[in-house]
Amino acid sequence: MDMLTDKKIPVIAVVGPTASGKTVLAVSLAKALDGEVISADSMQIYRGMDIATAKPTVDEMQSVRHHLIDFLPPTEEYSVKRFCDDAFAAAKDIASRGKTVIVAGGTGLYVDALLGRLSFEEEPDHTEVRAELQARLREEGRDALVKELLDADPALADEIDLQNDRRVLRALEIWRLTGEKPSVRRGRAFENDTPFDPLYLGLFFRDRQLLYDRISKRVDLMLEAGLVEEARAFYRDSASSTAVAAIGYKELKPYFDGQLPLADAVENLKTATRHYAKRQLTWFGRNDTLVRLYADDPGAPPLSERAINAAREFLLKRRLADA
RNA sequence: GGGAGAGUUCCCGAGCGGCCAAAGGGGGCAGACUGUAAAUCUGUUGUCGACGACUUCAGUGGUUCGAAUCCACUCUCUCCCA
Repeated sequence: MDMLTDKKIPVIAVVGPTASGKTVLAVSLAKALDGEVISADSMQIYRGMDIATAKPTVDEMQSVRHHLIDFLPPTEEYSVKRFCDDAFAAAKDIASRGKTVIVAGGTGLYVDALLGRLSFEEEPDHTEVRAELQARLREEGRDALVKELLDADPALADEIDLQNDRRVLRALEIWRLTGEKPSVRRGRAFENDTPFDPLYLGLFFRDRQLLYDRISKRVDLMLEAGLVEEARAFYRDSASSTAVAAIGYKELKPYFDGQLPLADAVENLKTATRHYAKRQLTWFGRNDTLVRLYADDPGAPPLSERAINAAREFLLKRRLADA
């Protein structure tokens, strides 16, 4: 990367659990800092999946330019690697026009991979090998794959969760695809020097229940907005393995199949969303460079004010350092 | 009014004399996370001064060395006949 010699691009990253108010905050920041938003969300990328993924409103999209939303049909697969490429291009474009880059989204892996934690080397297309391995997993069970994997690369036993089908599968996939030991290849993935200089702003809640209440309320609003119809339409067409994972459709499926009353399906949807939020909390919580902004700090100035101040200070420092 | 059955830990649900603080699932809580990540996986979940002790299986009282498990009565619920 020839960017190494250049100045790093400052990035304001807005992260946090689902329903915490990232979208609104990102728009406020963009307005205040003359910025544009890159969405780091593995589901908002898909066209037609609007209500379930809580995309920014038309107003929000019009007042501030958003990138990486609504640009793929649900039939298409997506991945961290693709996100990093797409987001990198968008960020360069934004910065080249003198605007502030704001990355906002709940897909922790995407955000972190983009802003510096991971790098991705070229590798052959995995679709065939993956399908083959998935079939073997079904037929022979995980133990067979684990054995093959450890025969090829014993060092991996300490590195990946051998109880996790996907991790085992992917490691074996790397081995088959590249002929290189997964442990060796993994080791290089952190030797990454990104062209970004991020300020992480994390949305948190002192009272977990408050977040959960917001989730419940938001799901109710989604229902009012026509989530059931959107889900029906989603199932009328085929979708990629990445798009079908979206929370909001699969929980309604048993209702469509006549196996569950709608009210129960909705409860399951809320529960799934809470679980997701908890995983995000865990993910972002371990980032020790992150500035925690509590949405429910009594007596504190409005969230947007605190965020804007922190971002301004950060950007000013970078400018002074560069000058 | 008569008959059949059921009440188990936050919820569902197994247990049917000792190996039961009680399977399993859900939920809660905590955690992991290297090309599927809104996915996937792990741990934990009665109380305590915790390699032991204490209180739990609707209630009360029994039988027994010993009960969530057996008996009696009481309460609640479901179903069937009236």
